[in-house]
Amino acid sequence: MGKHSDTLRQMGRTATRGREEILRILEENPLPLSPRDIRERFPEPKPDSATVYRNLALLSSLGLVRSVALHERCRRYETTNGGTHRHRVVCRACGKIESFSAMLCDLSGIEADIRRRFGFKVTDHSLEFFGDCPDCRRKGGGK
Amino acid sequence: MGKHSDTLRQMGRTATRGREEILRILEENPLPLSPRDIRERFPEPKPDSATVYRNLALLSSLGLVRSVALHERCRRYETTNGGTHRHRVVCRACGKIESFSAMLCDLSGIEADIRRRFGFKVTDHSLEFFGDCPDCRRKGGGK
DNA sequence: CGACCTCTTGCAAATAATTTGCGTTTGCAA
DNA sequence: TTGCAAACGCAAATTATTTGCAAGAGGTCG
Repeated sequence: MGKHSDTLRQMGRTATRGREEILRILEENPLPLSPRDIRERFPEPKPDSATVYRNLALLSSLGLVRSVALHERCRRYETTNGGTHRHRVVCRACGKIESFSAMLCDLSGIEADIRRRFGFKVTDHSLEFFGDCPDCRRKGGGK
Repeated sequence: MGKHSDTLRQMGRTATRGREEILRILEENPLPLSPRDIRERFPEPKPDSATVYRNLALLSSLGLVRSVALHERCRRYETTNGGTHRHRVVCRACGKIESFSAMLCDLSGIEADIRRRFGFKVTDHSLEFFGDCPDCRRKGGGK
């Protein structure tokens, strides 16, 4: 009967253990997780991974979670947490990910331009940064 | 002996048909292509897909191509074309992709902030927009 | 509370993307 | 041209993701 069950029921969906756990796990994690990561963090008994995928697809279509693309082999997911919007910095060398909230990203000008030029109504965007983290820069001899 | 062979040799790598074709194919295409798309566009005889993957990895490590993450099941690639930097708009409904060059994206402020807060030296970023294209908006009844 | 119907799940198998081992071929420098 | 390291093709192994189906859980109504 947690807040997640309520949210799900209000959206006309069945509240199940799997869905609640996914939302809880993603909320507790500052970094986006892969389906595999999510399953690993489930308390026993762990659900089948097909279930994790199906639930991620559902939660995603409800707008409760979203996928984050970090140019890896697999997708990662994070909660939308009511619209708070985050970005990442990924280290090219070691893969470390930092996450920060996007107070600064004002892309409304670009979005308006896209509307004008292509007729696309932009509803969301994805912005990730890649570079070298302090540790790798020190070791790697980079400046 | 094309310009691509030269580029590759100057970087100390063997110039092979596979690599030259990939660069040519990507240059001719305004939209980022998946490894499969790339292979399909090869003139006969088509290379094995393992070769395509290996070459994309190599070209990518040389900075001649880069991967673009559009939240799909597979990666896509584009040429870096000497630093020109592009962004996309992807339609949530039909998957149509528009590409535009990034005259407007000034993220240097954010990048400086990242440097200050996390110590990451940002070398690149990835910015994609998602929304509804004109056709889908018309059909879908959205406004 | 129990019947009942629907939506979910587990399981197994099918797809699909990507990677790897290995013997053969090719690019290219001497 | 010759020789060798770097690429390639091919086949098989991994890994990610999806799907079909029968059994099980969630929610509603009497």
